[in-house]
Amino acid sequence: MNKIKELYEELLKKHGYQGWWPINNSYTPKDYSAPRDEKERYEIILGTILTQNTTWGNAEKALNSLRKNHLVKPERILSLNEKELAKTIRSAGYYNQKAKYAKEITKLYLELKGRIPTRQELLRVKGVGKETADSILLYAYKQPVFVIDKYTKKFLHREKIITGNEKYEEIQRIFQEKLRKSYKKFNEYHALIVAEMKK
DNA sequence: AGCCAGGCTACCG
DNA sequence: CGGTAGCATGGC
Repeated sequence: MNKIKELYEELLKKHGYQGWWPINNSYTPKDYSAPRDEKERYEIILGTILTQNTTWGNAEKALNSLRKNHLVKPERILSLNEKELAKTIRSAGYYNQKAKYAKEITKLYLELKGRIPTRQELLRVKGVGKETADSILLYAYKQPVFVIDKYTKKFLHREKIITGNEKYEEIQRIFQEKLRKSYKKFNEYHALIVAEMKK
């Protein structure tokens, strides 16, 4: 028996399809086409920075503020002065750090010229740790990488699958070995865990 | 009034 | 290597 698969079915039955990643304030359950273009891809990347240790609601306000000022474009983010950028994303919290981080990841994004980044390249960017790197790979580039966050650890601990001392990659391996390597599945599963643990 | 959110860096022992 | 202070807004 595969407990990981069973739990997925259980969560899906309980919460339904979640429709991550939200684009333009809307979730699209059972539709994994986002990002449809580079504009949406870049919006997701900014979103992964903005939502660090913050509720999506707060990150979304910051994203709306960027959108209102027509700043969801790499060139605009880079040319904007850091203080102004920080002010614009204020509601996401940690706005000074996140303004720096947004510029850093934007530089890499432009250097890529459309190419998919490696995990190592992402991790070299200041402000991008393991979870953010994997979120970018999964949600912005549709790569079959399982994202491990606080909720995931709590969830696995609750289900007695981990003790709590396992390291990030160790936990990641549990999912990646027991599930078909599918970005849609990894996308949905992670979103379902968040839905389950949020309350 | 506190606690916690879809973390990461820097620095400590 | 592991552990922790600092970063900050907003909802409950």
